[in-house]
Order: sequence, then C-alpha cells, then structure tokens
Amino acid sequence: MENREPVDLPHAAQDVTEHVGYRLKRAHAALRGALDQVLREHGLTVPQYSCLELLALRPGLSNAELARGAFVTRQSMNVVLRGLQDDGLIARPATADHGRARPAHLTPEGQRRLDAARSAVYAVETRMIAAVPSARLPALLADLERMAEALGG
Amino acid sequence: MENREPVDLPHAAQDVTEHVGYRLKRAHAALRGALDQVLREHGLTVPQYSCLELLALRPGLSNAELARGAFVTRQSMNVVLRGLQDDGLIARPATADHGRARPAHLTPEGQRRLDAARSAVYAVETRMIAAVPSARLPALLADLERMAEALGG
DNA sequence: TGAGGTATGTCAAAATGCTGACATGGAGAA
DNA sequence: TTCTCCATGTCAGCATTTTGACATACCTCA
Repeated sequence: MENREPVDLPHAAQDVTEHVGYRLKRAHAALRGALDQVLREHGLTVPQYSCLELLALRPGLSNAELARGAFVTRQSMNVVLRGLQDDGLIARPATADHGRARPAHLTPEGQRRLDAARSAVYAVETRMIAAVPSARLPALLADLERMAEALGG
Repeated sequence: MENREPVDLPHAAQDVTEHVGYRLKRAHAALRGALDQVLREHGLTVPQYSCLELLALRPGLSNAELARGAFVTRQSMNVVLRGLQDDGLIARPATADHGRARPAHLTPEGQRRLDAARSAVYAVETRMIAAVPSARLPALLADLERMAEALGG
C-alpha cells in the first residue's frame, strides 16, 4: 500500500537506521552523552549549561524566553533557574519592574563557571566537527536549521 | 585566553546558536515534538514506536539490545516493553531458553499498530527531508553518522 | 573443577520533564 | 474605563528516565 514516489523518498532508505530521523536521534544522543560526561566535572548539567550560555549571549532573558531557547517548558526551566540561583551562578530581581518577567543575569561566579565549562564543551564540539569534511559544515548547519524550521521548531 | 586556531573552529561561529551542537539540539527537539504529536493519535509514544520499529527490523531482540538501539538505558526500555506487552503489541517468552535474555516479538496487533503509525511518522520524515536539497541528503546522513561515531555514540 | 569477567534482567530511589491548572500583569478593542 | 485576550510565573500531580545496586547466567581460562 505504499506509493513509491522518488520525490517523497529519494534516498531509498533500506531500513530505519538509514532514516534522517534515526541518524538525528543517534547523533543527538551521542552529543548529549558526551556533554553529560564532561559537564559533570564542572558540576553542571546540560540544561544548566545551556541556560548559562544563553544568558551570556543575551543577558536579561526571562524564564519563558530561556525555556524557548533551551527547548524545554517554562516549568522545567524554572527548576533549572532556581538551582542556578541557589548556587549563586545567576541573579534575578525579587520583583519585576515591568511585567511579571524577571530578567536573569550571570553573576561573576556564574561567568567563571561558564568559562571553565565552555572549554570542555568546545572540545567536544571540536571533536564532533572534526568528523565531517570542513567544506560541508556550512551546508550541514543550514540543513539542520531548515529541517527544524520545516517541523515548526 | 582563547587559542584561535582555524583548524579547531573553521566555521567561525558568531554565537552559540550557530554551533553544530545547538542546531542538532534544535532539530532534534523539533522532530521529537512533531513525532509526539502525530504518534499520540495512534496511542504510542516515541520510545514505544522506536521499540516496535526495531523489533520489525530485527525480531527477537532482547531488552538490552533494544535499549542500545533506542539510545536509552535497559531500565527505561524495560518499562517500555512492559507497557507494550500489557497492550498486547509485543510478546516475550516467560522464560529464557539460553541466557537471561528473552527475545521479544511483534504480535499481529503490534504489527498493525506499527503499520498505522508508520505512515504518520514517514509523513513527518518526508516533511523534514523536503526542507533540504535532495542532492545534499546522502552527505547529511553520512555526516550525522560520522559525528555520532566520533563522540562514541 | 572452580574463579574471574562480562552481560543481562530487575528492583528501589532520585532526578528530571511534562501536562494541567490558576493567578497576575500588560496591551488593545469596545 | 472596562472587557477581552495573551504572555508570564508558579503550583501540584503524574510520567518518564536515570543512577545505583544486586542476583543470575554464560563464557573463558587456569
């Protein structure tokens, strides 16, 4: 009952392991595992690191904005933020001056921890990048972006 | 304190959102969300579907083998298997004839559910693939594979 | 025969994430 | 102004997943 149209499945996958989805899942799992491992030495989890990195890029982000940036729910990010705040890595005003959103900022200690962890994370990224021909990297980045967009990510 | 070596970071990322890791995470999150949505209509979760697909490809896989194939722990896959078994979608012998591993198989009902869900999943995959130039697809698959391997996935 | 190593299945506990729900604050239309 | 709509922060409950641990079964080697 399959309509074999070369337009739909031009890659002619033999089985599931050759599907883009499976490969994507596999690569993501490998990355997640590698990051978990190196970040543990810095006392950070992947969501925590993501949060710090986002705040370094754009200080003052709210909980909801951070959640969208890290691809988790507001509730999950809220837990992460509480943890980071308890550890003194980020700071949020006790009261919001405009809406309900309270802008978060890295503390000096948070910046130090991020800097330390960053080198470890970048080493993983470098290891990953080294596996693909450097000429293809820009296309790879573009394709990942397009796929995410096509699925409403 | 950064050593700028073009060999290490040849893509000259401006910020985190241009890193391969971030894009990978984003694409994976988008895929996961899309799959969650379409699979819910078939009464399946993503891990459950993954498990069924693996069993269709290679019947008789054990719990531990399925766990490795789906990139989760044995414990997690065990929960998934129990659920599928309770729903009558898979069957496992009550006792192992060789080691401790009990080979799992799809039931006719499991095969039907898989067939039904597959079309929905493939539609998502097609939507994702359509976003990337078809000439680049083989390279994309290869690069994802290489990256996963490089990180010990 | 027995010891050591490896792989598996399973239990218990904790961490993590999500869904549902509700109250608050702000912007815009009636 | 008042009403409506939307985004945000937060609480509670539930589901999922992981970590840690242990017992069992097989294999290999002495």
